Amino acid sequence: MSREALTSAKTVPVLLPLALPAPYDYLVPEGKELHPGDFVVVPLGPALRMGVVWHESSGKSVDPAKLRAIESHFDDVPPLPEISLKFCDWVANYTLTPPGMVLRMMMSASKAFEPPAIRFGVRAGGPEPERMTSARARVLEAASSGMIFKKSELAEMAGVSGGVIDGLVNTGTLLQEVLPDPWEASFDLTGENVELSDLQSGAAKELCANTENGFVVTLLDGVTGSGKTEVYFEAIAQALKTGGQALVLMPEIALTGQFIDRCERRFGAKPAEWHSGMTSNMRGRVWRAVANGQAKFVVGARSALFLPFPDLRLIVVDEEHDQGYKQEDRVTYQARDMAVLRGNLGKCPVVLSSATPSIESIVNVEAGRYRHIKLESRYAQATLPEIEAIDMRKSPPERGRWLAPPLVNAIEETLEDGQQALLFLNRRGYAPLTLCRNCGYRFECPNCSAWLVEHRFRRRLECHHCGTFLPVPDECPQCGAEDSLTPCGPGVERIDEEIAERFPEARRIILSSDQLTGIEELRRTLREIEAGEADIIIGTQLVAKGHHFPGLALVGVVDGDLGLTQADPRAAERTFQLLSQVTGRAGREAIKGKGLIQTYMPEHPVIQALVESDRDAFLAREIESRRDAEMPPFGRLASILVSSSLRDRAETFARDVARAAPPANKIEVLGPAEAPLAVIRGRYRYRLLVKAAREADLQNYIRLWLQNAPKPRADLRLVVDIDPYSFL
DNA sequence: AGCACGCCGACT
DNA sequence: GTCGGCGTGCTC
Repeated sequence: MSREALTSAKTVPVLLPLALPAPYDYLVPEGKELHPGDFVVVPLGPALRMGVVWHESSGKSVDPAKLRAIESHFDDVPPLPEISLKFCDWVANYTLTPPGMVLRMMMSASKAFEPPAIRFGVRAGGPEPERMTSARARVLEAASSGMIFKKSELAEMAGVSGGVIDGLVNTGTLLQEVLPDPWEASFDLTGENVELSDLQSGAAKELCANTENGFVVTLLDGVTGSGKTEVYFEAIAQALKTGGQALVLMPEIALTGQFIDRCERRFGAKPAEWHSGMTSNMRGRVWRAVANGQAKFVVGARSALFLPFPDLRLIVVDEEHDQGYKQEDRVTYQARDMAVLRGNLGKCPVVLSSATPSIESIVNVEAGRYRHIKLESRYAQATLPEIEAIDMRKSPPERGRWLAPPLVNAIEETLEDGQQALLFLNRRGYAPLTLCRNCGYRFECPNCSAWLVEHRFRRRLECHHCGTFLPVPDECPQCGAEDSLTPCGPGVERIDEEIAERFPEARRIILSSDQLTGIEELRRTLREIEAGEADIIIGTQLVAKGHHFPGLALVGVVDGDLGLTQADPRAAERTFQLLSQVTGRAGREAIKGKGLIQTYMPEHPVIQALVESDRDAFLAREIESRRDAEMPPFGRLASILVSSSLRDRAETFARDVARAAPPANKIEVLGPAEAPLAVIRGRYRYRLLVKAAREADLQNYIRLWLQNAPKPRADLRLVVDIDPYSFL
């Protein structure tokens, strides 16, 4: 191409899903029309890569000699909507990550860019097989509705193996047909089979009012069982009626299963599901269906927020206070906050739902930024559990035991009444520490500054931070003494052991991520519990969240103080939320529930608030102390974590970075200090904390600072976390 | 995020 | 003499 042609040729910015600071410019081939959002393939160095035509260029001019031409255009994939482009830029700016990394999240469904595979299902319709067996009869019975089923689904419904289905396909009895995707079914939006209490329908009316045209955030606040879900279902119905899309975010993928069933009962069809546990094929299909507007209703984990919705008209953030919304790896973001931002950009209403709202959301209500809808009473006269603290100083457990007599008695009574009890301990494994009685040796992780946790179930000592493990040894590795190793403190497995000794007749289930291989098994276990196939459930925080256990009458918190001892600005808030949630599991559907919390500090404000069911007093107190300390949401925080395989190198670099911090009004830099978990995976960690006034431009300050600070090279790493939630 | 370039240690 | 380890820098 001549020089003139080059300078006059048209270029467009293209953002690539890489850690580049800005989009690159590419030449548009003669006669080609490209628009922002179009997916294109461009040459980059030696390779071809997919990128997106961006809506604004980097502003920096490049040497025209460097320009290369766009290779091709994916015209069978819907372009990324304008709002997604803006959202990408906004999130990148807010979180101080390269925009390409945010784009990468938005494109994280590589199968969406390949032609979708056709999926086949089976339908009854052919002639009966010559040889009829009982298994075959069950299949035909299960398939009698004439609907198209997934082979595996039909096999499970009929209780047969896949082979039986294939056999019936061979005989021509079952016909193979293209399997429709869930979003091809239509939703029942008439609301005919919906029954709401007066309180609920009032709340639903209020929620749906003034949301037709625009951005408004509503905190939907009501105790467990007050029927928040039914209320926001009405807002979803409204959004779907207008032909738009609706998104419900859940803090954890384990929760989506039960929730999707519930959606199906309400709307007569399943929403599309989105989370990291799905197959890449399914992710591709959902991504496409969202992009072309076919999927109207999506339920997903935090990453669903980055799907390319062309017409999103409602976002619901369920359990908005949950820590699961904070992503800590790669791009660090708070999905609840980004949902509010997405709502603002897309001019659509956002509903934050919780029984124990975050301090942030409550403060936003008080400041008039969010609307507040409070559902006061429990649906259908179900009563809130009565909560008591067990003072472990006054009624301690026997030696070598962890459950205090009042809790043991309560469990006994519950079992006698034929009801379920739940014991909650947020600690996996058997014992958090193993030591030698003879020489005092403690088993520590060789790569992390943490103890090894004994997992008796798997017969090994494990590090919960890096995953290393070793078999439980017979003798002390330091002094060689035999039978001297002693487990210290309880984990859920040890509580299970105690329960087995005390109540040998009771059927027990441990609910902890160690016992489960995947979300399918978790869902099955939850269904077993629901069906009353267990008397005592012993669980980690998996049990605290959103599961409906209809037969549960007693919740015992084994260690109520566990979360309170951490040096974390949100420790009190978090503990209050977790313990309210888990005790709130007790007593639904006409069973009077009871919560017992074992504690060494029954006078602590968090425990007091729980016992007196006085959430508002706790919130008021907590908000006041945050205000005094200028902690979030009254001030802003950012954390800068420096790490290296060498302690001195990490420390020196952290100091050098700190020294480069420019002075600024209303922004101070604290540290560096050694992180509470000083070593993880063999890397030494130092933390700087940036504390800013609410009105200060925290991101810009850090951007300028790091531009002029020494750069992390060799094995040094520097990670910025805006609005951090973890301080380990 | 890839990938090539380049500079230092142990092999044929 | 070269093979290959990883630290550094570039990609429109």
